[in-house]
Amino acid sequence: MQVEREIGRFQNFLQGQGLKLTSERASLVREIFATHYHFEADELLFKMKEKSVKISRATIYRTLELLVKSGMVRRVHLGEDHYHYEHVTGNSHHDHLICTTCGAVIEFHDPSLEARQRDICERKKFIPTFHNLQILGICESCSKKGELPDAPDRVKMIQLGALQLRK
Amino acid sequence: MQVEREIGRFQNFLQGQGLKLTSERASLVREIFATHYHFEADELLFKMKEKSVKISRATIYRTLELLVKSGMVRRVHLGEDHYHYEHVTGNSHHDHLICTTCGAVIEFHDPSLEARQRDICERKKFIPTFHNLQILGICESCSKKGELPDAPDRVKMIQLGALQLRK
DNA sequence: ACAGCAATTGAGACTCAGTCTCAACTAGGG
DNA sequence: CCCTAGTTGAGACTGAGTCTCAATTGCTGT
Repeated sequence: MQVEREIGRFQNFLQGQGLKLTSERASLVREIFATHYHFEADELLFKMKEKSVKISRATIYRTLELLVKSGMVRRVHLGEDHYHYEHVTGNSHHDHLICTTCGAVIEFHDPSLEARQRDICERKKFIPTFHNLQILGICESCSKKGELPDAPDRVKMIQLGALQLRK
Repeated sequence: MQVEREIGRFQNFLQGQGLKLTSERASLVREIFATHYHFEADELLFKMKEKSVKISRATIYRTLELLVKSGMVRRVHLGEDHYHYEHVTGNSHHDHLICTTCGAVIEFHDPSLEARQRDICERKKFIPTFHNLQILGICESCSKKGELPDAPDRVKMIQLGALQLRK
């Protein structure tokens, strides 16, 4: 199964750093790669609790950090004031169109856009290591419905009822 | 003086909304347009305290929100986990190169990049209202010094000693 | 100048994401 | 199977930002 391969990849990375693959780390990788594409840290905490896998918030954040370092997970801004994460399966870099009305996230990858960015950096003698482009707006189905955003630069807060987690 | 004109612009906006220009709002606009180009909300709180202009955090956030609505100030992500703001003088949209080593912010504007983005949106039938592009990396002077970033996707935390504000 | 009232303010409680600490608990090499 | 470095969870803590509410202030009409 795919997911087990990802666990192996993570273990390799950990071993290279003198770190250990624990059951908590393995179940997080399993969760992340089994379903979620984009997710938030607290969402993960919630899902794990749902499945009664005991794991603390601290461990989730710590593991996420390791996964980011290993390159298997990427941290992205999605037009909100906290981080989102996405797992990296192939190696396809991409950016996001985000609907400020329904929260939909549409991915795209455009090589000529990337090339242009490299040009700009070159002109400014800037060595790029990472970039992040979000285009906020209204997706096709919302615009058909005539929905309007609350604010052009913030995603409307409909969102999951995954609140009251801590306790 | 330039700044007074900005205060006038803000007042127009406020009146149009049935809102009032108070002394607090005026001094914030004065502060923002006199010096800062990019700034954080708490930095503003600090500067005002320094000048012994009495103004609460709540008012700062509220005014910032109004300024954003009026289009005179823009909220931007600068590769950190909280917002930054920048004032808008002309109407020049631009994006940012951010040095993850020294925190320098270099602005650029590239019409063909923007055009390309519009193309992409069109293809996806997405109506863009806003976008945000940050390219993180190493600026010329840091790369000359051979500085390396802590992480490619986060700005190093050297930053102002403007801490212990709250009491 | 003045009353009336909606808009505004500040203090501080609160929220929420994320970090830190530390004692108790593994994993796994020798 | 022992030892130890690495790991974990509970919960305290932080920092940015929001909310509430009583007290205050700036217009509008008089």
